[in-house]
Amino acid sequence: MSHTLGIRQAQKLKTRQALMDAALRLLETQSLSSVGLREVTRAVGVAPTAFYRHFRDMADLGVALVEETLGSLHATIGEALDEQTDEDRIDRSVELVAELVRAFPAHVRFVARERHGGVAPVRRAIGEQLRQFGDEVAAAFADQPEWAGWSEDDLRMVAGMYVDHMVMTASALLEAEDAEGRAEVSRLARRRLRLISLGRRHWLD
Amino acid sequence: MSHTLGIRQAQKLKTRQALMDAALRLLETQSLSSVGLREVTRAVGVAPTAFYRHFRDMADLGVALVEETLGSLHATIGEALDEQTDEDRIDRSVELVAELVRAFPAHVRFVARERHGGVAPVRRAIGEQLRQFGDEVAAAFADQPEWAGWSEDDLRMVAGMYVDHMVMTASALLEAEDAEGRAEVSRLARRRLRLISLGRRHWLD
DNA sequence: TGTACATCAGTGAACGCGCGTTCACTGATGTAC
DNA sequence: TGTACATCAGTGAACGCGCGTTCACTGATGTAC
Repeated sequence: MSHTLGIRQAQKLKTRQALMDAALRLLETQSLSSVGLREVTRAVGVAPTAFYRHFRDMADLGVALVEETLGSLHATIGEALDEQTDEDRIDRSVELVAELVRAFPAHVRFVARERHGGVAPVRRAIGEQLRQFGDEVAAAFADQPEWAGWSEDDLRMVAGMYVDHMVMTASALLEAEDAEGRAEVSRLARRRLRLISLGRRHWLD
Repeated sequence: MSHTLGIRQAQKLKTRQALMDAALRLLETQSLSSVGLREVTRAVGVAPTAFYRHFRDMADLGVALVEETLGSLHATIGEALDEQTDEDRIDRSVELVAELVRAFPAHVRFVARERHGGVAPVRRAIGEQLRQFGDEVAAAFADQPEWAGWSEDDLRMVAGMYVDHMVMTASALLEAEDAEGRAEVSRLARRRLRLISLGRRHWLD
């Protein structure tokens, strides 16, 4: 017996997703605090009041967008860290970020914009996700022999640097004007990570 | 013969500054794109139409705020770089950022928020200032013997890392809840800079 | 110093507009028997 | 399978409100002589 959603529930989810997609499109050129509920429902083609069947307000929708953008990324992170050498880990990480930006530019732009934006619940949701990424990277490091002798605190510091650099890279990739610009950003990101990698290899000297 | 501003021009400047100050206060809890011109003039106590004597629109006022926040910082940067050892440069830089955040929290929050915000002219103005900071740091490095043998490109990369880390530190200081939290952020920032410093010392190995 | 005119920062009324939210509703879908 | 009732996603009218912008204005300040 397969678990099929009822017609009603399926339709509701479809409308909800349409609202989120429409908001995301509007958010490419504005920030969340200036996008209106009526603007979103108009773009979808439903009555303004339908909005309330799905979200309490725009901040609520924003938090859902954060989850949609970053929630599925936790698995992806482990992938990059599985590589065997620093060089490979760096290349793979930057590739993953570039791929993410290529596939979901509007999602990434939204997160970059609202990370320090004017809507507190959304800011908090993004901060929480990034903090969790940091934890996951630190935990992955802790299992590897090359990090033997590192304090928990120092591990977390370096993990945080990696996460922050990935976010910066994503944001820089969005700002790049063309394919050439994006290649340059990727190249720069790899060199920065290489410098960090050099530093951490001499950290315990 | 001292150059005194006429009464009229002095009063105009005073109103202009009052508008900028009021906007800054409103911007602590919202982003620029959601602060209205009427809201700002109401806070100052002038008619909404007076706004147009000073700024074309809120984006125009935002650009003026960017200049006010970052324009005077170019001199300060050189100061930190004048220190003789890496350790001293790191301590001095982090102190300067902490002092900036302490003295002008609203200005710093505004720049952090609008750096990737929804108002394009303001975003561009901030990006331009940060790019210039990077240039200045790179130029200061180029004069010092310890950077002998570095390519222009690599100098710019490291300079950019320093600038980005300073911006991240400022933003993290704002998010810290109390004096203890801020001390922890400063400590973390110094360790990160030390790691970068370690990396750059082995870059040419 | 005094006078006559020009400038222009700030005013206040008026405008049309889109906003978020409320409410009672409709009609397709779901459920119990 | 058929019927009778319950649920609830989406509707559409209505509301009060604050917005950005226009316009002709006022009166203090500035300037020319």
